[in-house]
Amino acid sequence: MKKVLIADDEQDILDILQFNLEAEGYKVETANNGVIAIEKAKLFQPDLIILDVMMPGKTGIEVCSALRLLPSFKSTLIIFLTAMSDDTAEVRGLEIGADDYLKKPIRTKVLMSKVNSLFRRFSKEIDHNINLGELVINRENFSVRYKNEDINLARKEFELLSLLASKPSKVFLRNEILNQIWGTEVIVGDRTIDVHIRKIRQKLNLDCIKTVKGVGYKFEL
Amino acid sequence: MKKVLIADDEQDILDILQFNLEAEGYKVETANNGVIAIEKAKLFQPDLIILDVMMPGKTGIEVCSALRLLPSFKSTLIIFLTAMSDDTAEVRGLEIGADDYLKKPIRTKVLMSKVNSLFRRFSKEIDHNINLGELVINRENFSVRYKNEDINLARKEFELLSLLASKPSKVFLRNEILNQIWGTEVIVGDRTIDVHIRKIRQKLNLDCIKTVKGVGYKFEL
DNA sequence: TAAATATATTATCAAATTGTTAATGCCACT
DNA sequence: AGTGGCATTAACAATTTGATAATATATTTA
Repeated sequence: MKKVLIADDEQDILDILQFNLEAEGYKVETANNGVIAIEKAKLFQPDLIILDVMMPGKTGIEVCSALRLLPSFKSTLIIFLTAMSDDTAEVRGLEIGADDYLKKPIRTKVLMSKVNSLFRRFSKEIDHNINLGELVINRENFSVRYKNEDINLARKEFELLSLLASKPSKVFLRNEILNQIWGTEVIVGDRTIDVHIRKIRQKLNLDCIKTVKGVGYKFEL
Repeated sequence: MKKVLIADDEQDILDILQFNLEAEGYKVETANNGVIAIEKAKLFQPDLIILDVMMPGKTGIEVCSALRLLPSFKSTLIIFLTAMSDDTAEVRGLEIGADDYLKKPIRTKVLMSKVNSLFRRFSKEIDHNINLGELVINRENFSVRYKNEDINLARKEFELLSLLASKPSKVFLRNEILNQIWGTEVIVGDRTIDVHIRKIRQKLNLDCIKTVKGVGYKFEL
């Protein structure tokens, strides 16, 4: 189920959007100012954030640029709600990296179709990102970042890590790993997995892959 | 049958929710304040807890964080009922690890669909877990926790414990155990089981495996 | 109560499993 | 042809494990 965070200072708008989004099967959180929006975003890790530009305290634009600094929000979808006339907002929003705009007053149907189509368009990317606090794995770029540093993993290493990290603390049996990464056709030696695990542990320099002897490996922070 | 605990200080709400949940086939217990909620939760070991945030004495949030400290409530589903406007409650709830929210006034249908979908989503996890008060056995993670401490069991030990614990107070014959864990092909000596039992008892440091002389073993807390 | 039976405990050893390092072959790119 | 990175493997080290034998203790039976 996709998660959406809405931030707006008008309760009416929050209610209407929440109602409609939940009716479409999204999980919704709301915030009525920018500070709460940031807090909730960190906790809730939404797939989409709908931000009113004009909010007391922190504007939507400030919220957006604050979030974009965090690795886990690099690829979160963001939609701005702007007053009809406000052009500067649009320009600045673009610079920061908004994914879409909506001018008030909001036509619910328009919003819903934008939301749905954004998810349709980007659902692959969203599904392919794994976000674990300081560790961010991006399947599109084949990139791994830990504490804001890029870690260079070879292909098999990357596949292995992202398999394990896709379900933290689930133990993957050696066979499961072989099937997922090497397929059923290819047959590789006994020590192959270990060697890759070793390299990941070395490069990440972080004790996140635990051995479960006689069973397999699991990812745990 | 899934078990639900509802805590709210308004009797009306308790009645309505209980009626509806029971109609859907859930087993329901109620509590009209936070202290009772915690007591009942320990006894009843519900799969889902619905907590009103505003209760005299202990708030729902306090109840939640108190319970989350106990190992057997680490993965219990928790839904908060909040007043329409209360944002701080939401943020704090998220931090503590609520699974969903509901704003008052409650629409019964909305609640019921949330409850059902939560169970659909998490039923696998619930099934993978054996939850016995302070002892939690997770088959997916191959992990055993007792009093919030991870206990490291070897493979055979783990299999043996989770076999016995899967049906508390059922007596497993020695033959039954051999068949389940070693299979019918392998033949092992007479004392093998005892030695494994010994190791489990030692590592767990808890008298939960009883010997039934001349018959077998059983798990009992 | 003594003998018979069943289980507990301990230490020991072989087998199984995983970790580590370096070497090999492969491929892409120059 | 030469270089460098990658996947794999071989060879060996280190570790964990499971099973058993030997012995002690407990429980039942005669």
